[in-house]
Amino acid sequence: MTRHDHQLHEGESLKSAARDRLTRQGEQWTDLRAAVFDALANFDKPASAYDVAEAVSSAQGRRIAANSVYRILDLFVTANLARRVESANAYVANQHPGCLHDCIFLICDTCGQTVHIDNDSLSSGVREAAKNAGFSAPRPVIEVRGKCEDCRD
Amino acid sequence: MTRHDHQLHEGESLKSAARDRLTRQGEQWTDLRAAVFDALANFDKPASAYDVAEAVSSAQGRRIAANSVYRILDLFVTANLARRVESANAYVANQHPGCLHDCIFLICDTCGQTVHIDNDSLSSGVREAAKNAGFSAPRPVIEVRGKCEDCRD
DNA sequence: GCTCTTATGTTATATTGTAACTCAGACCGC
DNA sequence: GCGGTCTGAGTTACAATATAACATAAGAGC
Repeated sequence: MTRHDHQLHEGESLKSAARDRLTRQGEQWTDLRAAVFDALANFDKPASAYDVAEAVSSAQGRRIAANSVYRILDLFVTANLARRVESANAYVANQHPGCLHDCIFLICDTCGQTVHIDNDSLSSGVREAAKNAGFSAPRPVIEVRGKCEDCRD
Repeated sequence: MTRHDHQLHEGESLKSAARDRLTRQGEQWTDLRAAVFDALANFDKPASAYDVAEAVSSAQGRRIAANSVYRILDLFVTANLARRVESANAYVANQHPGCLHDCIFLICDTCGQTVHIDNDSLSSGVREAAKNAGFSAPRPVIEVRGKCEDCRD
């Protein structure tokens, strides 16, 4: 696994890094977007758009439709503030927005806990293989389903 | 990309290889299962369970519920007769049942066409990385979204 | 044939994801 | 200020994907 020499944010620090990143792209950091990011970052495992909608609704004391959450999550994924975990139909906050990594998710089939690793040699190998097959602008999706240490017998 | 020295089946040959494989595992090769496998193998791109249900329904001249199709597709995936493409919520027939490969799907975001490659060194690298992170019994999901040769500008 | 098990049918419902249209506020030019 | 335009968000409706619970049918083994 590749070392990480960049900043790994959390809490307020992560939030402001996310805000910076988004505004730097010419997008607005609205109350709702902040609330969605907050909610997402506070989950300790990948959350579905509906989970996020529920969390935001209760944090805001009013009903936020899944619809709005989807729009914002899509924006976040595009802006690299969040990632979609394809094999779980769920989203996670990116712990280091502003840093472009292909990342690898390890998802526990039992408890749903997900850890995220970066391994540039693996992901570039996958990109390379796609390129050799004639694929351009590839977005690697590398996820591994298994059992985490805690859920092993 | 790794060479393939094993049999690559198609048409009737594929069908009988699938039947062999399934029966060898003590499962029955029923009419409906054969019809589902046929339908799946005849799609030229990943098909959703509902697509398959529709194809089977029209082939059989009676309504087959998605439900039944899901059950059979799950069985096929377990038995290695088919694969699930996670990032597309879809399934493809395995062209060489009986041969256990982690495989890599390249999915064109424009036309949906999917090609499947095997690269044991990449996939075992991914397995290895998961193992190092404490994950056991890992099932790698390696998919790449991009644009195929035909859909490139 | 009878029984036990497995496969399928049926219905209902949960979960995930989009579409279409409206409304509100910010910003801009006049 | 006034009217136009743009972006974000609200609202409603619906489409697509997936599972659950229970009833019935079909096969395998005796």
